[in-house]
Amino acid sequence: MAFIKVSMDALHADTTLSNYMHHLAEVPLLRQCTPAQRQHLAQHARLEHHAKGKVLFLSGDRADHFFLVLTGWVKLYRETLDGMQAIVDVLPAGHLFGETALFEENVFPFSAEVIEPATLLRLPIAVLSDEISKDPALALAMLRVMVQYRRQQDQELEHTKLQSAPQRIGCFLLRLLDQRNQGPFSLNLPYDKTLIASRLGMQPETFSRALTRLKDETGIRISGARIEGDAISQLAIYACGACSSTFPCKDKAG
Amino acid sequence: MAFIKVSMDALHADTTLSNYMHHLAEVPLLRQCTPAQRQHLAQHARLEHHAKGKVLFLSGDRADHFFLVLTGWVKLYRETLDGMQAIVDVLPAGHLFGETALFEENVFPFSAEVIEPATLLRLPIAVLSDEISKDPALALAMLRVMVQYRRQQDQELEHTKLQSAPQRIGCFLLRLLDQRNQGPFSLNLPYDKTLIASRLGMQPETFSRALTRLKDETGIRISGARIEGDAISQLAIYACGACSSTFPCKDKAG
DNA sequence: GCATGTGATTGACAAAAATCAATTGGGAAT
DNA sequence: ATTCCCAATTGATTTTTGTCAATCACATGC
Repeated sequence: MAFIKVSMDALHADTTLSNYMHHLAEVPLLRQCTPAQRQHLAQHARLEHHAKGKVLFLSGDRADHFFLVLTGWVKLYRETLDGMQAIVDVLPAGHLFGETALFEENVFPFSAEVIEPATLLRLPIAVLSDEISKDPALALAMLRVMVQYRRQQDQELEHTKLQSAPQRIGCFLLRLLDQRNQGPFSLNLPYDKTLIASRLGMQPETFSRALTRLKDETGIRISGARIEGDAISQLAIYACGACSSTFPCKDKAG
Repeated sequence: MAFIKVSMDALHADTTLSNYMHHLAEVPLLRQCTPAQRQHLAQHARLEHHAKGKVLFLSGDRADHFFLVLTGWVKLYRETLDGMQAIVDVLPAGHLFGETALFEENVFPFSAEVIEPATLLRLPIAVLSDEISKDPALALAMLRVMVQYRRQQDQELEHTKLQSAPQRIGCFLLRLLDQRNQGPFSLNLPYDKTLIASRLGMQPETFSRALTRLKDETGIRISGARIEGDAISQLAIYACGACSSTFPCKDKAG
């Protein structure tokens, strides 16, 4: 069974890269680049497909490259001395990771693992470094992304301090939805419940029970990874009271 | 009684500003500026003294200025719909705040209040904005500060998820100390216990009991706001096991 | 079809923290 | 000194979450 995974890990031919060029324009950080800059970055990019479970790098590894998620999901995590795992972030398509190593002695400050089959773009950090110091506009774009990320972290910290477990799940679901829609909704949890639990800072058992309680209190319907409801406001009323942001909030899951 | 506080709020003459010029060189963000740039910033700066309790601005206020803490402590916080308060950060001397409004539609994303009598430097955001777009090196310096801040946030998120209440207090104390020293230590809590509790995401009662437990388990001595112990390692062994950073860690309190 | 492994759920219990209530203690104002 | 106020502590209790163990559900390979 292992050899099947190995074949998934193989690099595809670079000829498929052009299929993904347009993705570069959709990444917040790179949107502000000129087409020429993007072209330059793309010349040094490598496209990779990875199966679930693939460890991309470990905390402390030398960081020569950073990554861009094109499809699938990747988790960033750190491990404590007594063996616990802290999820730093869970990234969907369009997100960048590993780029902060630029400013941290070229060492990754966390480990990264593919959690749903993923297509990644791997780019040399040196190229980004070059472009940034050449172009102040890119540096400003990067600053903007950092500030936004920082705000999201603030928010998350607030959530773990002030929201109950069912509220945190409700908030998580809301961020998976387009909150501008008012009516009925339906979604699939994007990755394992165990991992969502860990992401939200709770045990799988607590997650399971909290989800049941969220169902009872808001009237949403659950079957496996599928979740449906009649109105987004059901969730918002329940979850957003313990949050300092106003609904609809702009944060995305995560 | 009110008029006494009012007198504390008064602006001092700008002539005292030169006394604080050397502080500018000690702020991570500004250290990388040229002396000329710092001089330019300083020309637009105003020095302010504020008493405990002074609210500097509220979340959503228009942000024309940012601040630099020269002495004292300032807390940044947000309030939820159901009336709870989330501490975003607590800042000692040398820290900058409000500068991220630069990238967020010039509105403060949190409120700020002086919690220990403070000397502040107030600077127009426009000046910083100018300098940054003129000088890529300053943008890079700011990026560096942002990345560092982001790391600290990651850390804090991890702590609230994985550490027990007594461990979080132990970690907090460690970050108040110079961890390079090995021997006996002694410190005063820098602000109210109630606020430290809130900062660490727990109730005042929990803080009080957790501090007692920390004392019992590590042998530190407590009288009021004064805390002493025979070896920093007492604390490190107890608190740092549930953390992914290695001791001594570089993070400072906050 | 069946065995197998993993993720998910459920129950019983323990631990941690929040909550409610009462009291203590120390500084500031008078 | 005395009063007042507020931070801090302590006790009793409830709520929440974690832990341990058993079971269930479901996809996969054989």
